[in-house]
Amino acid sequence: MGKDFSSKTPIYLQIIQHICSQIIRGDLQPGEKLPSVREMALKMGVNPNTIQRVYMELERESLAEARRGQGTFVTENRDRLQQLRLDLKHDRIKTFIADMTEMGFTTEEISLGLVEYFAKSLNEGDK
Amino acid sequence: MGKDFSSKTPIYLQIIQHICSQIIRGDLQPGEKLPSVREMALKMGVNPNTIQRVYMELERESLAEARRGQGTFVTENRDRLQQLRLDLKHDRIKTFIADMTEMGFTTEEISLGLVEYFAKSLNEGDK
Amino acid sequence: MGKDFSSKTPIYLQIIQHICSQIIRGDLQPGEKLPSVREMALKMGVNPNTIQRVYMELERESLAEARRGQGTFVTENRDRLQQLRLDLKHDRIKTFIADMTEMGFTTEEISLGLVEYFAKSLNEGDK
Amino acid sequence: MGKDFSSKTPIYLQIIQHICSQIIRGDLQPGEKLPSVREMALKMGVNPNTIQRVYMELERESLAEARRGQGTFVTENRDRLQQLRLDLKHDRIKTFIADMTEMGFTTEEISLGLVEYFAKSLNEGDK
DNA sequence: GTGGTCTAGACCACT
DNA sequence: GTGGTCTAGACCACA
Repeated sequence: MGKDFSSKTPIYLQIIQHICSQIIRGDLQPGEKLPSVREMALKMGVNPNTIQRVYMELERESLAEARRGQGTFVTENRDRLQQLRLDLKHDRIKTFIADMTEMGFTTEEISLGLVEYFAKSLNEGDK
Repeated sequence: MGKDFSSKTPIYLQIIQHICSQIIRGDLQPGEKLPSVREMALKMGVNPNTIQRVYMELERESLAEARRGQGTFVTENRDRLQQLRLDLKHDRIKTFIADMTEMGFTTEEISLGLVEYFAKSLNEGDK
Repeated sequence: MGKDFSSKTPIYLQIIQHICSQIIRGDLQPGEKLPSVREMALKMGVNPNTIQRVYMELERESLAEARRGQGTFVTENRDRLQQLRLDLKHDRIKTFIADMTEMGFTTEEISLGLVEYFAKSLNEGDK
Repeated sequence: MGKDFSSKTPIYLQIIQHICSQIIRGDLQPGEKLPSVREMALKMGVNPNTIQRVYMELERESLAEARRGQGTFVTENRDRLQQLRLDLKHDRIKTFIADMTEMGFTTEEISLGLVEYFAKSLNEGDK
């Protein structure tokens, strides 16, 4: 079967991705406090240092800000969050299309493949 | 032709990906001989060890076979190649959709985004 | 007036720095009463504990003295204040030059850089 | 004496600063290989992780680039290095002047202080 | 209690 | 051998 050479994504990136999703979905509101480093580490079953790094990266991306002795908070800059949403959307689409066309799939083939997939998940949703 | 790898994915995976694309597109025909390890290494501006690993993986996936003293050849098993094509297509689509929905994008939003992207690339193609 | 601290230096140090400047400039006269801890905390939009620490440090440096039940006052020892002024001046200059030369800037380059900077600020002042 | 509240700079920042100085001075040439993480850690008497972080930050600043299995190298982008030089110069000068004027020192006083300091170091150099 | 830095030591993937 | 990630545990400064 097509077990196609999956490269393992580092945990800290996975967690970042996870938090980003929560932010994008609105599960995490602007200005909301994130769990403390230790708390989150416990929750994710991971070492506090790993979370520390996650929060560091989020801050570097202006998605969160750390306040000394108080905690880490989702940025209140809604523009930045909106931008994140669009950036991620475009980025994923672009990579996807680039990947597919580089592999020689035509636009029609891609579209059909997507429709097919949607149909399949709908059927499964019917169960 | 020199190297042009920039992303974080390991070089050997990028090269595998590249060769797979060529096979899928038919640029590399079933049974066709791949360049020798050294030749390919030179062409890609990369260490021969890296190519060695690439060919090893391709063989492990039954996409190529090494013939002692003759070189490495694309498999002549056309079924395997056809299967590769479909596997990769399904896999990419599945991952893509999973990613997008996990980030909270609706089906509509995804479809619109794709159309938008296609439109944009068409415009750029007009230049 | 709200808070306006952004750099990485601890807030309490920034506030100390700020008060020192006021003392040096004469905005705060020898013997003048400083705002109460709570008052100052409110004014700076900061936790009272932080101000507490600020006043403590100022007292440790003999720049202020707390009088039980009355408040905290700028020291009346004018020699100490004069000394503070000179100390800070020398210290900043020394650090600045040490920094610059360690980075390999020549004396000429430093001087030119300063002149250039003065010129620029003058121009901006003209607006 | 004027022991003015020096806040301890983290080791990793000190090392970054140190390497930047070497780059600016030309002690480290563009494209030159930096010592391996472990080597540097030994040399600086520091934990490898700390150096790891240093190199990570340098890479993020486009001042160095890590090549898998080969080592970490000073960027070959000379423009970036020139920019670093200017950035640091301006930054230090700006901070210095801002600091001094905020403390109420006049332009004359600053200039005189600098001249005085240069004179003093010259005398010491004569010894 | 909270974030930030640092150490010691391990394991892995890549070249 | 090289960079990169992760763990475990410690200490500190800040609020």
